Amino acid sequence: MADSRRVTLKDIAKSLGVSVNTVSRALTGKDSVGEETRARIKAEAERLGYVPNPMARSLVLGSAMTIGLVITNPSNPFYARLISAIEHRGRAAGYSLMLLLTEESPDGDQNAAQTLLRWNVDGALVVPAVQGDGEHWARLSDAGIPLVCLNRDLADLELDYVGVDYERGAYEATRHLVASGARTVCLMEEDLPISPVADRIAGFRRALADAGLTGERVVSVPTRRLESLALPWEPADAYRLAQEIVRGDRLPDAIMVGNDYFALGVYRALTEAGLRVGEDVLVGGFGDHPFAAYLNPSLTTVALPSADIGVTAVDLLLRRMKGQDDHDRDHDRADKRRLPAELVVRASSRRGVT
Amino acid sequence: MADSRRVTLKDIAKSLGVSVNTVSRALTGKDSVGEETRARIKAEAERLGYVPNPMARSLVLGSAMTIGLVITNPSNPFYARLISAIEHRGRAAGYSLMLLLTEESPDGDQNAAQTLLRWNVDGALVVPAVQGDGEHWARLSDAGIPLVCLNRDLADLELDYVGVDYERGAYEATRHLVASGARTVCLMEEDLPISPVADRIAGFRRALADAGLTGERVVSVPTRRLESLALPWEPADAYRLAQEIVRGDRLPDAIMVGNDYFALGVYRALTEAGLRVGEDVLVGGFGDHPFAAYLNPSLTTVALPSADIGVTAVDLLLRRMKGQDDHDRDHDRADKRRLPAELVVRASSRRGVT
DNA sequence: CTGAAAGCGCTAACAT
DNA sequence: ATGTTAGCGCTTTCAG
Repeated sequence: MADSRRVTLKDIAKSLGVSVNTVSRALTGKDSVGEETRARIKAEAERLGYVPNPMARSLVLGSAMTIGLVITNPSNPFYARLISAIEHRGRAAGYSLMLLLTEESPDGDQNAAQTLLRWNVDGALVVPAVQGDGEHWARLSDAGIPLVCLNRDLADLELDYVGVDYERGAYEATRHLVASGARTVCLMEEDLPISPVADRIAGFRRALADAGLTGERVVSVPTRRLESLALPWEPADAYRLAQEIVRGDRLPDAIMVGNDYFALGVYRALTEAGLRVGEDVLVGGFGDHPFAAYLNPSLTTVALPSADIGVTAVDLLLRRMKGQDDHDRDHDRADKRRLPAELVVRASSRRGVT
Repeated sequence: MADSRRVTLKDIAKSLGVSVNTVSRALTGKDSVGEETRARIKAEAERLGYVPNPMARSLVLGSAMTIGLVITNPSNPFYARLISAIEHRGRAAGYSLMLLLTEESPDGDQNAAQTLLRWNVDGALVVPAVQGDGEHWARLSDAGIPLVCLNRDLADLELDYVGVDYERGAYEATRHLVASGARTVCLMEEDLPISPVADRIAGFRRALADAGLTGERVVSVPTRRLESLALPWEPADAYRLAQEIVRGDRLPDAIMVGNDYFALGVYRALTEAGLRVGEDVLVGGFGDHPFAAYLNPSLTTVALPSADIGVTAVDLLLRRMKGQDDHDRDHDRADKRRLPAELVVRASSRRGVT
């Protein structure tokens, strides 16, 4: 209802008997316009309820003041917080956010890249999907759209990256478990070829090596992320695998998991077997999800700087976007940053430390 | 690097010696164009790597094939899943998603409405922020942008709504607790004037009334959502309040909470007081968050149909958007739908039922 | 300081 | 079946 045609510059111009572009200049704050005229124009714009049309604007300016955000799946609290931080920071800088979800599918990934290109976004933040080589991201970047990878690094692609220092996080968590008395430590990681998993495994191994411990064990949890988005974070498989570990012949002193959700499965498997978490078997997680502190016993875990990552990534992207115009000092190498994660020690690993 | 100017219709036209318009028709699948010409044009478009410019397109067509999604905070797993479902369904229908986060602030809410208006989105799905009367949403709707409210109903605004039948969910959960032997039941709800909370309280009261029980108790958990987005879902306050309940003189037989996170706080308070969850005090939650099934004891809770809500809301919105053009049968009343929630009975409420 | 004209990329009339 | 013209709403020359 109501005449839903939007108010345009022309309407204001006509109503005031001035030219369209005087109105434009008045409203965009250009100087070359009389004080009094400007006041009249602003008043009329207000009265008519004028809102600028970004499409038209972007068509001529070439920039839509939009950044793309490509995420695999927001149900991971880590990504959810990332989204918050990014949206907030982006909006503060005047940018709107176009959200694309890939659900870990290579098609989704490709589509997202395509969509971002169509919309000619000013820049994009992307968590690359697991499959494929991410070459389309490189192409998008080459097409002149600044890109920053989030959380997952595409190491051989010379793309900016902001993520977590998972290697160090895993190293310290593992060292802590060892310091708490664990001699045999098992790591459960999702079976996904992405840098965070690889980095955590590396950190885990380094810690054990440093401690002179052999017989490390890495257990792969089959990922279900590729199947369904309904159940993206199921502790079920971790539970099953933990049961196998418990039933096996060499019960580890400690179990480290790549993800707090897995810890839930591990807790249950241990408890059902009559083992006490934090006593018989130590447990360490990753993510510091909201429930971690409230489990019984509370879960020792590595907190990820999600908000920092979001802010850092946006700022880096904005810098790249600006550097795009300044036709200088732009061709420096890819900027890869790993923000520190923080070990949060709780009851699930306290044996021996008091 | 590379000549980053985008390929346009004009480029193809020039390169082939035909008119811009023929190219447009060939590419958009209009019939009036020779088979052979079309083939040549398509090939050339492919070769040049042409991607259409939605800005230009939308400027003339009036539609940007974009829908807005306004959410208060994606860190709530319920909203995260909603986002997934909506993005998926929207993309399937060819729409891009513009994401706006309001963080429960009235300014954010207002800004979001403004931004959606500027972008002239084809429609919007919104979780209205708690404060304010939501009148700007009504205005946006009147301005000709179809709107569907998500999860929170603005009852007096004649806006479409898709949410959960919280009343019934709370009713059944409470009835279940009573059937499990609880005579005194306490409800902990977030202190927020939104329809889901009001509905759950109503359902809770009805169940107790039906059972002829008096002495119901509703405890308000002060919300922290308005303060910080860093800690949107803290069980801390629920924990504190549960402690007070435990220390009080009349320990309830059962505690019902409006949100699984609160249950975490309740679990801890009870456990620390030496009370057994599911034996001494029954506990029921809302949301069926991924951890619910893995708590010890596993949490009885009400599962919310998040994916259904997303799909239903998008479909409803698409219908409204279509009805927008057909200048008929559009002025029917607001469509308000409450999808059924499902009680999931687990160990935290099993006493007496075997 | 202001207006007139041109054009961003695309599509929808009207020609032909 | 194709080309020409016009225009979406806005900004940027270039005149006056």
